[in-house]
Amino acid sequence: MTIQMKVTTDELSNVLKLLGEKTRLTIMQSVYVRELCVCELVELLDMSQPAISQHLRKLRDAKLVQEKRKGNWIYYKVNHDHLSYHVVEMIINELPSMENKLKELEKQNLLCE
Amino acid sequence: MTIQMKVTTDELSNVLKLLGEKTRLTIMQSVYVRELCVCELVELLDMSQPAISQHLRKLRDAKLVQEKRKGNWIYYKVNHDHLSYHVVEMIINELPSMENKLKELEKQNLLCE
DNA sequence: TTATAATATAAGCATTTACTTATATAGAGG
DNA sequence: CCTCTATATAAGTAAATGCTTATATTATAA
Repeated sequence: MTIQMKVTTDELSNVLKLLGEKTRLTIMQSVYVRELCVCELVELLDMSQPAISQHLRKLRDAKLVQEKRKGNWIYYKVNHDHLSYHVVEMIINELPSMENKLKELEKQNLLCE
Repeated sequence: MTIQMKVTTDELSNVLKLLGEKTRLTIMQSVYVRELCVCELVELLDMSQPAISQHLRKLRDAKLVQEKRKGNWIYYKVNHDHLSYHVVEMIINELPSMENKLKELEKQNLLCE
């Protein structure tokens, strides 16, 4: 049984503000399924690299995602240890899974490793 | 057993954007506990009447709240029939309940009926 | 060392946002 | 009808936001 921690309205509204933007919500959906590097997200979302990087910075600052460098690539994944992780997870599970789109990317050889 | 409807990323991010603002999230928390008129929300949140009305309009446009006129007063409550109601409910339940603050208002005779 | 590739950051800009103040609207009651 | 009260709306504004283009950083590889 997990402890039901109450969070402040400030903290939660900040998380929701980050998720309340279509691009960032899609990023979260994507890195929930598997870790992805920036250029993969650029392909997947069809947006410019700086735009993606700037969204990732906000998500990283809020500790909603974790980064890990592998050579030239920096991989991002959902941070399961976030205080509001189960809210985030619940929200992502409202949406259709990104798995199919990620398999598409793989088929087109657009994944980096 | 309720049917698990998937929602679009657009729809959900719009809902989260509305909840991702502290004042609006607090309004939702409040009208989740009991229906409240505008002037009660003005007291409770200690904000100007137009500011509250403008937030309510956004919540109403998104059908997150329902309004009901009673004489001069217009009461607002959470709309339980919203497509994403169970997400909204789950989010609100992350937060400490507003019941105590509402009882405070009552004690100070600041409720309208 | 130099060149290359992936990513981050900076600066600029158009749009959106959340408030303010002022005014309009709508119903209740004389 | 007129007045009062609650609420809504309009207009204006400062700050925040999400992009763009240009440049900096960091690691790999030659």
